[in-house]
Amino acid sequence: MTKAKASEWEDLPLDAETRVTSDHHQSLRVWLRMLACTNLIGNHVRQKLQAQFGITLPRFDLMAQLERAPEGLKMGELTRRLMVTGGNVTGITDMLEEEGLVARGTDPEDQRAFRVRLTKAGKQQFQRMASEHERWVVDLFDDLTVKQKTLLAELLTALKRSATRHRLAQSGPRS
Amino acid sequence: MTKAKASEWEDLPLDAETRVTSDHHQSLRVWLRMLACTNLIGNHVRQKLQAQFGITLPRFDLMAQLERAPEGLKMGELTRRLMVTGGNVTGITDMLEEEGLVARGTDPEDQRAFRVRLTKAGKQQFQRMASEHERWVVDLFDDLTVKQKTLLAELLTALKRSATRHRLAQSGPRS
DNA sequence: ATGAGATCCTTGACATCTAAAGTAAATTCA
DNA sequence: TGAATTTACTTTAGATGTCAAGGATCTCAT
Repeated sequence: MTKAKASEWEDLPLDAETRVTSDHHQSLRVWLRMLACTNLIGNHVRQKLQAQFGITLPRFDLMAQLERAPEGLKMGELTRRLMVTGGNVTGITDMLEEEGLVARGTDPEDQRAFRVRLTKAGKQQFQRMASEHERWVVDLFDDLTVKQKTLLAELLTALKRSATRHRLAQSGPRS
Repeated sequence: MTKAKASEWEDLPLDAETRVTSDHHQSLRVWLRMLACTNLIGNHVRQKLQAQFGITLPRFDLMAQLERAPEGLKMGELTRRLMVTGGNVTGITDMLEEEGLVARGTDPEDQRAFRVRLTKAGKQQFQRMASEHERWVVDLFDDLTVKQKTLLAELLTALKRSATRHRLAQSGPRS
């Protein structure tokens, strides 16, 4: 037994998806399989970020959004891009602001809104983390060929469009 | 403006993935796209479960695991299958036990372990939810053909294998 | 202008979630 | 055997997440 233990579950690939058998329908099976992949990769990245940079994944994600918006983003923009609720973005932004990595500035066109942007320290910290982060992801995808990844990206695009359309179709036409 | 608002972000498909442009590498792009899909579908299902059955997604997921294990599951099994930490499973099981939906029984072969199983009320409740849940997922995947879903499932299987292998390759060989 | 309604953000209550430390039972091995 | 280690689970502290309510500002039709 030379195996090391870095977390409580990572040493066994047995998960929800693995148990799904043929008595389930196709869409549900695909969904569970995707969820398993997402958890697998997300947990790995989260643990790496914590171990190597002492930062949490949500904070990294928020900084990643700001990094491509030099003029800053409004809280609402962050809410939409991170796909989390507004109260959550408020909390994470508070934390990052205390750490001096982001700053809230006033929006010249809307007194209600803030303009959140990376500070100089935030930019530096993110630069240090970004390439490592990408390397971890690349490594996890390593066994897939370029063609497979292209195909996967296309299918996910189709899935996103399908899911978005059905969500809007349900909540949209109301009155 | 006839658009209704059922949550803070669902009315705009703009998200993290949408912003990714060609200056990023392929694996990272695929990963962000998959994350967007997962969030989209997961949020939808969570809100539906809450609205129609007053239950949270983590509790539903735990019950779903137990439903296919009539003789019950140990806490550690649930931890692995749900891909969350043990402390989390303890908390969710506590809640479900208070609600009378699951029960902790002793494991005859191991005095440290529990055997968690659905109660009769838990089985009934889950039956009521399961088919609805599957229908929501099927609807979100509706625009994909059978062939597309098959292909997606295969690619995700390959991805899971790749990610698992790399995770083990990193944490495994440590003296 | 002005008031109703929409939008932007925060707050508060609560449910997850992780990571790490703690307890108790099982296993290993000298 | 019996001490050291491992395993199974819980507990704690802290971060993240939803949801709903509330305050401030903006929009727009009147």
